[in-house]
Amino acid sequence: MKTSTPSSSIEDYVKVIYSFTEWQDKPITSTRLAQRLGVANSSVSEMVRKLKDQGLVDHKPYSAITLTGDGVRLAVSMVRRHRLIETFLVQELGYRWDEVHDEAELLEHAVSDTFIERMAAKLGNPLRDPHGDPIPAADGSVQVPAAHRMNELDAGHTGRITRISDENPELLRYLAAEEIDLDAEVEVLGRRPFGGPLVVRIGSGGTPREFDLAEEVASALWVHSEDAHAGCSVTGP
Amino acid sequence: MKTSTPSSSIEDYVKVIYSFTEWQDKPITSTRLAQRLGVANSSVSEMVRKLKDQGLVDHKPYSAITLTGDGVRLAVSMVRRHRLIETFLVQELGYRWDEVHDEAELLEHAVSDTFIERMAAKLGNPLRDPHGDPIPAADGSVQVPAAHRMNELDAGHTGRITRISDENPELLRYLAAEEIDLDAEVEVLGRRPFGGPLVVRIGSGGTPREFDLAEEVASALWVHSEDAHAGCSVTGP
DNA sequence: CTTATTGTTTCGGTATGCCTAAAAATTATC
DNA sequence: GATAATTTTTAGGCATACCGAAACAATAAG
Ligand SMILES: [Mn+2]
Ligand SMILES: [Mn+2]
Ligand SMILES: [Mn+2]
Ligand SMILES: [Mn+2]
Repeated sequence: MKTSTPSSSIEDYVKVIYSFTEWQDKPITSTRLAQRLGVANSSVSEMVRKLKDQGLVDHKPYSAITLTGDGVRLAVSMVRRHRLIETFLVQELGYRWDEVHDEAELLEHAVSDTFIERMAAKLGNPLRDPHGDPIPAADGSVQVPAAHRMNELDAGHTGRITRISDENPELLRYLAAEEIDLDAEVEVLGRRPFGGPLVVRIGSGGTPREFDLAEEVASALWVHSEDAHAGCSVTGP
Repeated sequence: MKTSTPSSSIEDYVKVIYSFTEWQDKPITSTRLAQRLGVANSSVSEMVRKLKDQGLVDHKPYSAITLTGDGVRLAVSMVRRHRLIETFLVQELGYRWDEVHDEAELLEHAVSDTFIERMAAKLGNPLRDPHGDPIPAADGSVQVPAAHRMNELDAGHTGRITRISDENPELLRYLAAEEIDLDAEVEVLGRRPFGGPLVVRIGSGGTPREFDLAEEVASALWVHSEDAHAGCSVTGP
């Protein structure tokens, strides 16, 4: 069973399932999906059945939910839309990086393929969005940079910030105020005693400064280490 | 009874009611509204009741439908959205004027006020859209140029094209191919015998050329005459 | 003025997508 | 291995927005 054009709800479900496994690989469950989407568990159960009928997910009752090939294709195209729109809002309309997510969440369902491709062309086919998330190419291929959460790094580790989780707008505003941005050089100095905040040196542009980062902040920052062999994994098309 | 944020359907209903009386003043009936919206008459009856409950229209069963003050305000803001989006698509993303309507029809419901105002600023607060339709200001005031349909003009009349109906995309493509554009100077030469096509001289940019225009074409072109007293009517805020 | 014709509304029904509460399956604890 | 806790699904409902068919009003025609 398939539908000509998926509804915006279906697009969001598939996108959230995909995004969940993008920076880690625990498979997604009904409850987590419900949390991410802000709906009741029962709504997810019903919707997952519909997604299965349409061939977008594989699902056995009471187990995890995974995307089919068609599901991945749809999800990747939605992720491309979302991130291109975010980039466009920042670059062309002067949005701040903490303002773009909600707008993109709606626009991604409303614009045509033509709109997306003209926008991409105008932006010069960017490879990442304002938060460092990779923008899938039009053919569906994705380049995910190899990166680790800053809070998981040992003292002495150096690298560059390659991604900043866009889940919490307040955190983004805090980082902007502190001028912590993508591509800033980072050195992990250590931890305050008794599992205290992470101490790091960050030099974005000017002189490097030291920061005591709370766990929530450090875990939102993804660092790409600079050793020669750290590449990036390419998926698809 | 009122709703916090009107649904896209309600926005479209109100916008169509408003637009119907923008270039002429027959009041709109259920059937015509249904035709414009592409829905069944029965759907309009139900929806008009809802619009009335929300204080957006006045309506006595079996008679015409008119907007209340609130209805006009909502409609004008939707018209502003629609036309700014059309203008943006043409100016910033290289759309042709026959491609913008459908895209704007969806986007107008999806973008935020912030988006609209940043777009307007970037475009320099334009006063008309790619088809010459006036763009209401943010405060709700509208400047409608005084204009007449070309097919209603007598021989000898001169003026400039100030508006081109965007209802028929094919007609827009035809006009673009013939390089008939907004602001072109026009002189009505007369009619072919027995109620035949209208003969006009149009000079858009280069040398004036003569055209035999079918009724459908001539009635889609609105001409602003150049005599001193022709102004424009301002409505609102 | 009475009967057609046309326009409009009401009625019953469908498709989405969400909810709460109850039932069922799974997993954890004893 | 049996019971308790948690997760997931099912059941019954609600809101929105549409439809076709039937009922009802308002005109038009005879
Ligand atoms: Mn979305
Ligand atoms: Mn992002
Ligand atoms: Mn619309
Ligand atoms: Mn227009």
